[in-house]
Amino acid sequence: MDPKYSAPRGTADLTYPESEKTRQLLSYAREVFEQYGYQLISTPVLESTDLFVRSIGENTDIVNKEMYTFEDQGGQMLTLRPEGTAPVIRAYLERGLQSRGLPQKLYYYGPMFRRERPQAGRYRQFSQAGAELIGSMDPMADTEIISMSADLFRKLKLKNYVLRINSVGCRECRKEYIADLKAKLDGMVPDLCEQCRKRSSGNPMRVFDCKNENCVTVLEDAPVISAYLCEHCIEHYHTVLLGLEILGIDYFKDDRLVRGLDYYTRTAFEFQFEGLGAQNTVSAGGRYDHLVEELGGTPTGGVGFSLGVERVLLAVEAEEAEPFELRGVEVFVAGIDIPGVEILKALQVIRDAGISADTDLMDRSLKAQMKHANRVGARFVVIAGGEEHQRGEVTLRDLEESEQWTLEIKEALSLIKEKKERGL
RNA sequence: GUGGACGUAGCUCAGUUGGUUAGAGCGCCGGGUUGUGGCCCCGGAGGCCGGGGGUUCAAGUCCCCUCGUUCACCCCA
Repeated sequence: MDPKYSAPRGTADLTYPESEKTRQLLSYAREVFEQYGYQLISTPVLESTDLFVRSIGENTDIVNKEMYTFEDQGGQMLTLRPEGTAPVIRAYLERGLQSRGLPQKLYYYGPMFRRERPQAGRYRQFSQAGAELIGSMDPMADTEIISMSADLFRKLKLKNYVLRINSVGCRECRKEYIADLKAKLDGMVPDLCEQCRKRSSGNPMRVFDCKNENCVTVLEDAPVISAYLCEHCIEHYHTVLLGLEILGIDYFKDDRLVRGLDYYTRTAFEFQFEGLGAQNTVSAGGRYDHLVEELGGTPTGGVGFSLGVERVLLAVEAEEAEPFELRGVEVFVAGIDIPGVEILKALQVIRDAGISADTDLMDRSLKAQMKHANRVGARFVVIAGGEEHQRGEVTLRDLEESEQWTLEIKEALSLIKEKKERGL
């Protein structure tokens, strides 16, 4: 098989049942967001390139090598959004949402794009659902943001995850830390991998992301941000953690957790799952107290997170959680020696009664129609035609229980409804 | 961008030291009941063996290139 056209690398076609699972996952996510009082915001898939350069950071991998950027016919530099926070903040500022009162609680979902080599749990086009809480400096806001992921995972019956959390400090306390870290790293240069040498000058905290065994060992001696946190940051962090404890959310304090985007301050967190392969972070986020300002607004704090839809689905698969309901049509109408218009009428009556109905459009034998009904997952078959039709009746067959009745269609409908209601 | 693995029917895969018309299971279509599914039986459709080049009397099988998939690194959801 060699199709003429294929989907671009790292993109996918979602077909049933994955398409349906995705839809249900998003509906669970929406439930959670709305329970917390968040409102949907929808922003363009395209943004001007410098929005991302400015917010994510010039020397991050996302900006350096992963963005789908192009110049349009009018000479504008545009980028397919690689993440969701910056666009939401841009919209917040552009639409003057602060005038509706603070905090603004917004959620979003949709496709994101990063040009990386695909692997398990990583695609060039992927979906994220996320939320932003803009305007609050309260540690309870951080806790709330974290708690939404935990709630969603509970709805999805997921258990095998760990919440890793850290405080990366504010501008003030980070200053001193970075200076010390840099000094320490300079002394370690011969022992570090090439990548870490680069990082130590550009973005020193990211050395803690290194998986190189040697670096990990050497870095055990490196200073850690927690020792440098200022009073305010410590108090904030403790209050966030206290909130998690009160909500019964287990966490693991990880001194070395660093996020890849430059805009994070104070709280940073990740939910990691088992059994997903190398890409095991399913949901992540943190506080960004300078981002609004950075993008041209007045100083305004914020917290947010986003979760990878495909990764959540992988986790559901790995845990065999089965939180989704996959069902077919309720009634299949099979016809024998009966004009198509009669079938149409029957279908309409059934559908008007609020019951989903399908029929054979392939001119098949009754046997083949029954087989098809079974395959599409129909619980009931209404057989229309033949002698019953002369008497104004149909045969209703319950495929699950293998019993059938001959009766008027109205009676058939009430029988179906009755069985549905009683959960039979 | 780097490295490994793999590319044979819609799907999962067999194809012996290269040897004549390329197979199985599942799925699909039809039949076994001139009006009845799921199990069983029978039949059928469906493959330029990813593409190109080379070695050979002979290539799905060996070599090279290329495209694609996949896993991992980097990084991230």
